[in-house]
Amino acid sequence: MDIAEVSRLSGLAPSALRYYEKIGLIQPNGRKGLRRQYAKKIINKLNLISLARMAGLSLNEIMTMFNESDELSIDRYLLAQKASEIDVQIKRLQAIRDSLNHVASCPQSDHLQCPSFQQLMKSVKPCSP
Amino acid sequence: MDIAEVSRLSGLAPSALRYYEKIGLIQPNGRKGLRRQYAKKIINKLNLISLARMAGLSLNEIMTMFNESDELSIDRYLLAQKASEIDVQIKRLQAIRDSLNHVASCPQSDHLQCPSFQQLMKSVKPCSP
DNA sequence: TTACAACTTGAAGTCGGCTTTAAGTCAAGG
DNA sequence: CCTTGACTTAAAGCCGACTTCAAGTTGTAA
Repeated sequence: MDIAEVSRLSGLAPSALRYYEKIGLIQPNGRKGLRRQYAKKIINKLNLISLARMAGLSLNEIMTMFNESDELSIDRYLLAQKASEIDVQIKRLQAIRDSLNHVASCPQSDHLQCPSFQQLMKSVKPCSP
Repeated sequence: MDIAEVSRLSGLAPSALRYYEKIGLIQPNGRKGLRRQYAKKIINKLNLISLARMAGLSLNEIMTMFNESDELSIDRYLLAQKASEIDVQIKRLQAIRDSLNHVASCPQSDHLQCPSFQQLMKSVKPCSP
């Protein structure tokens, strides 16, 4: 497969694929002339990368997930830890959503003083953006 | 209150407060000499700003939430819409978390092919990072 | 009065994750 | 064989939200 095909199948721009290669995250199988040729299994790897990106992992973190043979050599503990971080994030988002709904429905301009709002803010504050 | 006090109470760096002022998001009450002096209610505004930031709103979006008197002049529809966007985000995060847990617990290297994983990936794909 | 910590400014720098640009190369169809 | 569109490169640019820097000013305690 050439880069356009990989781009189409993975949903990642060719420039992103070249970027991933530059930082050592992926490797083409070889070249035909100058052109990169990829094995099909790269798609799986890219899907996994996308998943990890969406989970909030940085590309550097993601690099530690694969060994030289492109197999997952995951620190499963790290992954489980990430999963629970996401759980925390979910709870924060729920609190934020509730706060937004409160602000949206409370007609007072001083709802900032409203006990329930204050409570929500507290549950949200601990982590910064 | 001077800027250090506001920083302490709001959890925002002085440089961030100056930045917010530069883009027109906040205003000090006045100056003592060169130094900014803030009214206490700025803390409420800053808390609200932090909340909105955590909810994923940009500073530009946040600016539209206040009128000239620093009162919330919210497009409540916009807020409710944001709240439901967050709901979507929560559902995505739940799917991502489930995917991570799957990857972390599935010992096969080809779990990428595993139907349940494929299913999770699908539910996660629609939105890009 | 003097020292000095804490403020002030505008401009430039940082971060990650790409995208864009400009200039060049080349595989493959006609 | 020639064209051409898809690739190639290195380097620069972009985004938002700040932070850092260098140089200057000033409120306040001693």
